[in-house]
Amino acid sequence: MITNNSGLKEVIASRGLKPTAQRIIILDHLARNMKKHLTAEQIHGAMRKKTPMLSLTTVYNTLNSFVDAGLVTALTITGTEVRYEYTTVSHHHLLCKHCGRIIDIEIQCPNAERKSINGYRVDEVHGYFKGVCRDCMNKEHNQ
Amino acid sequence: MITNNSGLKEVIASRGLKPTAQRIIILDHLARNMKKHLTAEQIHGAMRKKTPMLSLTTVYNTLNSFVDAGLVTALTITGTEVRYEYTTVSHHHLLCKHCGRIIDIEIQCPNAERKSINGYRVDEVHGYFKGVCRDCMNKEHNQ
DNA sequence: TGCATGTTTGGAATGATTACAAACAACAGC
DNA sequence: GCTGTTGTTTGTAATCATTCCAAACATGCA
Ligand SMILES: [Mn+2]
Ligand SMILES: [Mn+2]
Ligand SMILES: [Zn+2]
Ligand SMILES: [Zn+2]
Repeated sequence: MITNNSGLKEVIASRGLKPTAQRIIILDHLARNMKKHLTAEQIHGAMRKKTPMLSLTTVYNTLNSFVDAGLVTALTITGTEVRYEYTTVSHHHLLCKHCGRIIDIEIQCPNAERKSINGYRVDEVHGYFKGVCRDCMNKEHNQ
Repeated sequence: MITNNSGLKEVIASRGLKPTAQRIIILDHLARNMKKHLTAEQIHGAMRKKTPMLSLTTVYNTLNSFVDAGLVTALTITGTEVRYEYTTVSHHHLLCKHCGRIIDIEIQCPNAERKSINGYRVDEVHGYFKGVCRDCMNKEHNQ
């Protein structure tokens, strides 16, 4: 498990944000969990061990800054809380109605790269499915 | 403007729900606004004129029942509140970041009808874009 | 050293939604 | 017509994610 913090500071600065200690550790945590889709609360909770003084408000501030700067994507799939991930490459997701996880879906989509539709300007493309993941289907089956 | 309430009572009953007065007027309102995507608050506000005693809680209860019964679709696009529409035919949307409207997008999508993906069971397909609608682009242009 | 600017912090406020318990309505059996 | 049962409606209180706010901090620069 190699700590690859190098570059995070530069990544943050490159978007015109000050690379503060808080922003670095939050982006580091997101970078170490690239395939997960974390809530602000989860990020704050994971941080409490190493940095107990980090406030939840700062986590929210930081995530909002990252999203505005185009570093992080915010997903509003569940309707109850925002999930964040360290990428801005558009891709699809599946929300499992059993375990609540959000899972990346590798799928071709002819609309994923569109910049306009019917004369509307398109800035973001979001595609997701709601259903049941494989793990949960197996659990159901074996019970 | 013809009042076409006929059938709503039957539609509600056909899903195993009692066709109460409240449920009928709420579904009627949704049916009259087929292309809009309303919040519970908007529905409640529109109702206040004719039915001032209808409670916001009942609007929520009713909408949740309709969604569970497969009569109504809930959209969690903005992240701040749920939008409801009287259809369950899967289609795409555009959220205008200027005026906040959600607009139906007629577009072909090869994934819109999928029932499974990578071994996952798929129950719902959601696709939407964030951008700027034509009205708002014109306003920007003319200012 | 002192100032200006941007960031962090905790606590209070906000706002959408749900929980809850009491009042109601519809209906079947007596 | 009463009575019990069941599901619905209602108002109020509670919940929970997120934002607001003002004070404390940090950083870099005159
Ligand atoms: Mn993802
Ligand atoms: Mn629609
Ligand atoms: Zn699952
Ligand atoms: Zn618009």
